[in-house]
Amino acid sequence: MSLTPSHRPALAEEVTRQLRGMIQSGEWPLQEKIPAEPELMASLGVSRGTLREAIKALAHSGMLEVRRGDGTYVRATSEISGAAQRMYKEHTQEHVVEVRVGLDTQAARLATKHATAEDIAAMRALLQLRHDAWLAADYPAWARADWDFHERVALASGNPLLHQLYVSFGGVFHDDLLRQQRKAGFNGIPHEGHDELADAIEARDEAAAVASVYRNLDFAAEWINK
Amino acid sequence: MSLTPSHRPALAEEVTRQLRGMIQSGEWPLQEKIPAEPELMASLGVSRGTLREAIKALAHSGMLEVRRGDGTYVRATSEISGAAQRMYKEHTQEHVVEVRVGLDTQAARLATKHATAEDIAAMRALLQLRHDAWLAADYPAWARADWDFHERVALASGNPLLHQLYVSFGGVFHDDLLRQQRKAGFNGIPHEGHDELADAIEARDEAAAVASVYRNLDFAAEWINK
DNA sequence: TCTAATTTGTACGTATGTATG
DNA sequence: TCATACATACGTACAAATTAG
Repeated sequence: MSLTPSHRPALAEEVTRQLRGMIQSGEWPLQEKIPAEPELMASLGVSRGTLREAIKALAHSGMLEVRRGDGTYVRATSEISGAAQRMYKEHTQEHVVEVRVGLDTQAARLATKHATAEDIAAMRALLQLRHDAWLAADYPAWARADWDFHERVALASGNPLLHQLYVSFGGVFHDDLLRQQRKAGFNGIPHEGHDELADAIEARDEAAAVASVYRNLDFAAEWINK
Repeated sequence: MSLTPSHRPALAEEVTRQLRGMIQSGEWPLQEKIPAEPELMASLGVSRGTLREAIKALAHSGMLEVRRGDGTYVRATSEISGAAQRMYKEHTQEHVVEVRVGLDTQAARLATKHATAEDIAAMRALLQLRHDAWLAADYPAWARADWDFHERVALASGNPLLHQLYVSFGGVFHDDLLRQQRKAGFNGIPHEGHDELADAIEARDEAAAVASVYRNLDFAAEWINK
């Protein structure tokens, strides 16, 4: 076992890279079926076993879903979302939200230090979208705008790792918001809470930003087990 | 394409689950070589293609490293730690610590609510270990006790996901603590700060616990870029 | 250089699930 | 309802490349 592996890239790994490129470049759009195995074998010039290993790797990471007897579909454009979805399944909603509170709080704190005027304008626009969607009873749009707002706060934190985590978790939290909305009596997290947070970030008030996050998510937590 | 997949679990996926179990249970220790393909084919009762697909999936997620002509080695005990190691390489220490502040804060908050007398006794014992190791100039033991303390707080939070994240990040943070210790003038994070946190948890004082975390990590952050 | 162990890549056959007419 | 086509799932067998000693 040498210390300098220098192992030339395995063929299956190279094929994985090519498939990932097809997805990320948009050549294979989301939710679409990719070409069948025989066709890919010919176009990539590899055997079936090699191709299947590459597909399995991407399927395990959540980018592809293989439906036996049907075909293989593009389910995500990034690999981290697979691990995020599995974590989400293996833990209770309550525990996942508790972790999110920690990240939300830190994103809010950092945003009070690093947010630009452009960041704040984008937040306000998303909150307006969120408000309009709720009034129009367009719940998918409401959930999307809600999450886009939180993701925008993470971006404004100036911490790319934090932002990457939010992007990765986006799918599961978006679905979760929709599920909560369907519960009887749920009237949406008050828009005042989100406005408070945007105000606090604009005012560079760290304590107010943190307090706002705690209030908003404590409200959300009440609905988890109902 | 139906909206309810309802596909029964694929065999390769089941094998992936079993391999993951071998690693997480510690049956295959970290950095060790796992049995060769023919042996696994016999013990798991599957063909080589199926086995290789499962191995490729775990290798792609970072838990296994396959070395051609040598063997396959365990590189991480969970998929999160594989992602964690990749994240650690791709981001600055400052940004990683900022994320850790968010998790530490939440762990401390939850610990004030859920910590048992046993938890608190364990924390005190680890702090004593940490103190003694520093006085004895045993820096590896000091770094281990320091991290064990934080991991114990996460365990006391009663949130298994949060604790899992700490275990996954353990390796990289432990190395990081040692690296900081070697810098000239570093005198260790004052033990008073950790005692404060333990006191706050025992007193169920959420605000004091959060404030203590902020003070401790602001101190640590000062040394990152030196 | 040689040998043994290991993973790698390929080819083919059969079974099984899914969609569609 | 049934039959057909298509796609993936799984297994076996063999040759090649790589590494450790």
